[in-house]
Amino acid sequence: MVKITDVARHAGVSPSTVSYALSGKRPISEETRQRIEASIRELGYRPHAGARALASSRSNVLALVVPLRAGIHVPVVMQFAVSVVTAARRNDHDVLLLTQEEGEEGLRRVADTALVDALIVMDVQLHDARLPLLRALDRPSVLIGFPAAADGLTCIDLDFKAAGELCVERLAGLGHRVVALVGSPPEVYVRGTAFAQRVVEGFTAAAHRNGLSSSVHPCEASPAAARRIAEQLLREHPALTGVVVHNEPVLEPLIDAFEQLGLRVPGDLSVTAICPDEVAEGLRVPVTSIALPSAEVGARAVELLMRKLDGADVPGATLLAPRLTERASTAPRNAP
Amino acid sequence: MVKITDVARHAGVSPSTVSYALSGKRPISEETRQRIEASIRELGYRPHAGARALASSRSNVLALVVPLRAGIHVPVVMQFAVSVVTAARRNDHDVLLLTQEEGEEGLRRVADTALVDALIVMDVQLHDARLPLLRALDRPSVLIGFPAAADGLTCIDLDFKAAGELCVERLAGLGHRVVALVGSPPEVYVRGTAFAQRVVEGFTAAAHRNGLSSSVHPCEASPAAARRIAEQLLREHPALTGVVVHNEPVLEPLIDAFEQLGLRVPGDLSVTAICPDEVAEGLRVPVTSIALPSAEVGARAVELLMRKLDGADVPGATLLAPRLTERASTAPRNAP
DNA sequence: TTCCCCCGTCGAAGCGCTTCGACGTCACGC
DNA sequence: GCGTGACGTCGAAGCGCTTCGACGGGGGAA
Repeated sequence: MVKITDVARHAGVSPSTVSYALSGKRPISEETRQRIEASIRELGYRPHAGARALASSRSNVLALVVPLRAGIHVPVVMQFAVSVVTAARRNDHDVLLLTQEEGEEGLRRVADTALVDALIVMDVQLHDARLPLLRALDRPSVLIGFPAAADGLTCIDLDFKAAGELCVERLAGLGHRVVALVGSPPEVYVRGTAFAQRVVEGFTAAAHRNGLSSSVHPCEASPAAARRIAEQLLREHPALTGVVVHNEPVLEPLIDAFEQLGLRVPGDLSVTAICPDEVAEGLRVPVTSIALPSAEVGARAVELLMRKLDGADVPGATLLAPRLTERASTAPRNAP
Repeated sequence: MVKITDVARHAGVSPSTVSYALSGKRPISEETRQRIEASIRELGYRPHAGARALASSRSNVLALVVPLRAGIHVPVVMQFAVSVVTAARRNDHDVLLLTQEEGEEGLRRVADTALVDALIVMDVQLHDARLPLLRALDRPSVLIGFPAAADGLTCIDLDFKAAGELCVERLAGLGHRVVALVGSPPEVYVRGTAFAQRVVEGFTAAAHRNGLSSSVHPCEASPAAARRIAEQLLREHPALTGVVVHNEPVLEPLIDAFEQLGLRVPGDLSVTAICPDEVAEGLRVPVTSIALPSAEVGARAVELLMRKLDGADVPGATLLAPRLTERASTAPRNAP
C-alpha cells in the first residue's frame, strides 16, 4: 500500500504538505502542488479512509435509512436511494445503507462509532420513535417527511398542501365547478403522517379560492370501499365532474367503479391524483398526477446535510413544489 | 466521547485487555470480562470505527453495487439489497451502497481507500468491463450472475438450467406432451448474460428426458412480437398445450394473444414462466413461475464473502435451486 | 531601513484502536 | 521438587492521516 509518506518522499516535501495540498486547508504554491499531484498519480496513492476518519473525525459517509414497511412503493425508495448516492458522491461522500429494521439501535450505532458523519431518515412517521434520538445525536440528520413536532429537526418533503391546491387549480382551469377529494383511509388522518391533512387543507383552500363546490372523503384502501365512495359521490354530488385522489391502491378500482356507473374518464369526469408516476402510468387510463419528486428530495436532502456539516444554519422545513404531469384522465368540462 | 482507555480505567484493567475482551482473540477470565462489560454498559462505550479500521485493517463494511440499467426490475434489486444488509448485519458488517454509474473507478476507490473489506456486484454481464479489476483487487468479491469467463471469481445466481428443467418437468407432470419455450430477445443469446442459454439447455434436456415434443422461440420484447409468436406456435404446433416463458415484458401480451386466438389459460394451454413474483402475480391470470430468489441470493452472497474474508476457500460457482410457485396458469392437460 | 505580517512549508503530536512480545502465576507431570 | 506450559494480563509500538505551532523568507508599510 502506498501511503502519504511515500508520496511526500517522492515529491520531495513533507507529509503535511501533501495533506494540505490535498485538502486545500493551507495555501501551497502552484509548483509544489503540481509536483505532489504528479507523484500521487505516478504512485497511485489513495488515502486510507480509516486513517483519515480517525485523524479528522470525519468519515465522509452518510447513513441512509430506508423503510421496509408494507405499503411503501419500492421503486420510489430505490430511485430516492440512487439520487442520494449520486448527490453524496458529488459532495465527496459515500452512503451507508441501513434498514428500518435496525431501528434506533442502528442509528445510534453508526453515529456513536463515528461510522457516518450524518444521517438521512426516510419514511418519518407523525410520532416517530426515533425523533428524540435524532435530536440527541451529535451528528446532523435530515428527515424525509414531517413528524408532528419537527422542532430541532430538519425535514424535507413534497409540499402536500400545494399539491392539493395544484390538483384543484388544474381542474378549475379546465372549467370544473364541482370537485371531490378521495383521500387516505380514515386512520391515516389520525395517526399516520401529516401529509394527508395537508392535502385536505390545500384542496379545500383552492376550492374556496376558485369558488368551487367541494367535498372530502376519506376512503379505505379496498376496491369495495372505492366502489362505495363512487356511488356515494354520484348520489350526493350529481354535478361532480372533477375528482382528486390521494390514495394509491384505490385509484384503479375507483376509476373502474366510475366507468361501470356510466361515467367516462375523462369524458364525463376528470381525475387527478397524488401518487408515484409508475402507478399513474400503469393504469388503463393514465392519470394526470403529482408525484413525490424523489430524485429532487434526495439531492436536496444531501445538500442540506452538507450545509449542516459545514456548520451552516439550514431551514427546519423544506417544502418542494409539486409538479403536475398531464396524462389522459383530465379534460375540459363538457359544455352543460 | 468515551474511549477504550476510559473503559480500561473504569474496569481497572489495561486497554489491551478491554480490546481482547471485546474481540475474544485472547482468553480473558470470566470475572474480568464481566467487569469490563459492566463498565462498557455504564459508560456507553462504542469503539470508534475509523480507529478500529486503521489498527486492524478491517473496516467491517461491504460494498454493494446496484444496477441502474433500464429493464432491471427494481423491487427485485431492492429486496436483494435489503437481504444483503440484513445478512451483513448478522455478521457484524455494514453495507456501503454504490451505483453502477460510478463504474470501475468507484470500485477501485472504495477498495483502495480500504473503505470496504469486500464487494458484492450485481447485474454482472457476460463480458463485464469490471471483471479484470475485480480479479486484480486485493479484496474479495462476489458477483451476482455469471460472466463468460468466471475463472478466479466467485459467482452466485439462480440455476437457470435447473429452472428451465423444472418448468418442463412441471408441465410433463401435468400430462402435457407438446411444449414450447418463448425465450429472450435474440440479441440476449448473443451478447447478454449467459442465463438465457442455460434456460434453453435445461428446457431442451428435460423435454427430451420426458419424451416431449419441444421447440424454442426467441422473442423480441414487444406485444407485436408476442402476437406473432403466438400465431406461429398455433400454426406450427397445433398440438401445443404447454408454454414456458422466459421473457418478462412479453408474458402478458403473449397470454392475451393466446386467449384472443381462442386458447384459454390454463384450460387449453398451461403457462409457466421464469420471472419475478411481482410480475407473475400482477397478471390477469397469475402465472405459475420461478423467481430469482433474491433474499437467498443476498444472504448467500454475504456468507460467501465472510468465508473469503476468513481466508477460507469457497466454490467459484454457486447455483441456487429454483423453486416453482404454483399459480393459476397451469392445469392438467385435457383428456384428448 | 526596520518592523511586521503573511505565505509556504516542516516537524511532531496525536486521533483511538489492535496486536505483539513479555511477564507473572498457577497447575500439572515426571 | 522443579521444569514446562497454558493462562491472563500488561505495556508499547504502531496503523496512516490531519493539524497545530513554528519558522524562514520576502514584501509592504512606516
